[in-house]
Amino acid sequence: MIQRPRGTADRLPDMAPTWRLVIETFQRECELRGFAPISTPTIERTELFTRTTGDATDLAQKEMYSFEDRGGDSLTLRSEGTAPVVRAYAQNGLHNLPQPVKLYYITPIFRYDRPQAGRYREHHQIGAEALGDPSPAVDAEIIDLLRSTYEALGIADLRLDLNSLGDPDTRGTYRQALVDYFTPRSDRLDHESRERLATNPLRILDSKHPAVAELCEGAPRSLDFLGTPAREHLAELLDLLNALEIPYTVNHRLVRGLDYYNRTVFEFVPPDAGSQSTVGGGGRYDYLAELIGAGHVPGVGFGSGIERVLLNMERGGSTSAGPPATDVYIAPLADEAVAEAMRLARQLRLAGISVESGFRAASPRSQLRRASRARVRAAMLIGARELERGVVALKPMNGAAQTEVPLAGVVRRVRKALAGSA
RNA sequence: GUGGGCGUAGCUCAAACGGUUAGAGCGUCUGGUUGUGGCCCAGAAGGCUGGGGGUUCAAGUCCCCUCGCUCACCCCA
Repeated sequence: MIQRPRGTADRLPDMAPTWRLVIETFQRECELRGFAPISTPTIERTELFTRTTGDATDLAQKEMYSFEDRGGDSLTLRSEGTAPVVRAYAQNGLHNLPQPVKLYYITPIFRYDRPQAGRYREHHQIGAEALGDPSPAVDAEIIDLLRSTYEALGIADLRLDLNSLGDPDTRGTYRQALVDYFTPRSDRLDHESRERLATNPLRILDSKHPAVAELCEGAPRSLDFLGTPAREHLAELLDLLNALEIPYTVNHRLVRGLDYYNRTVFEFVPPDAGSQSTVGGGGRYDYLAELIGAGHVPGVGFGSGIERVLLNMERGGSTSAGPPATDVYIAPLADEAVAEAMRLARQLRLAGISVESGFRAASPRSQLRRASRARVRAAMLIGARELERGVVALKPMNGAAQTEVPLAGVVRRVRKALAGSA
């Protein structure tokens, strides 16, 4: 049998309530802050991702779903949330709106990787970006938005890690300082880290290899290399977080996997950090727009994996349950009643009453069993006897007495019965 | 990309040493004499034992390959 592609998932109806809770909670938090929804294409030109995420990153090197379309263009399934939003901002002239432009999205993300707990080839992210304003207050707003969303979902125990990577003009010296530190000690680096020494020395810092991790404790810290503007930016941000009473930890080893970040980077991680620990993270990317040929557009944002949010909600036992009940199950008892049943269903639905159709004639016993299983609030039975007399049998499922209802007054009587059974 | 564990019904699991027709619970459908649900009882449907190859008189069981799931590395959300 043909099966779903590796690393993808079917989302069945029983998880819809929790999924919906996450999305609606996020939407509410966004709209409380004037963030507006945006959606961008599932496919983008491959260069959008390669030029922004960085050549040396794993994402660009081996995790993209890229293909050539029939016209010969190289396209890539969205591998990351931020670059497409920045592209859309530039392409649609959103710099003409009041700045910052505050946007949010809920979208699938595709990365070719080996599936694992909390890791999929298609996963979903909630994300937000604020474009066009370099103020540290915008960083704080973004962090507050994500933190508030988690809190509203009952996962307030995440740790906020924070760091500053400085600006491009100081990145080079910091990078060199790391090279100078690690090169004489490269015998203590693992194979991966040794390769990174040449390609992307910053990434050595978040290695989980025990010996490397120990070595990193003594490594130069990016905070010590910040230029004055970046240092002031960070100081203001920390003041704001303190004023908002948002606890944080400065983590000198936090660097993030995407190259476009500058200054602020942050991550939310669970207390008992497993391997797929990061629930959400982001940072500032003031130079990303220029990488795709747009003008200078400062920006800050985050992405958070919905599947990982769900994992953490389960951890705290805060997933909700119960599919919503339909109002009425309408049950034909004879073949001749099927048409009338469907006609009545339509009439009730026009009045805003939800109705599940029984479709096939069956015995009252079977029909009522199905009505029970469907967890409806009332069953409506139509058999030969009812057809003949122009009535239907209305039976509330809470044990109240069954009544006979003339077709003419069906909507009113059903409403009344539902009100009584609520 | 690397390494470990695991694949039997829709789900959770059985099936000594390889040995008749692969079972159970839950779920689904139907029935329990007149047209009435939940509990209970009965019956039915549902399996190429993930797929392919091999060993054997005989394979769910042993071997190889492959696909998938899973855990860790890696990476990230």
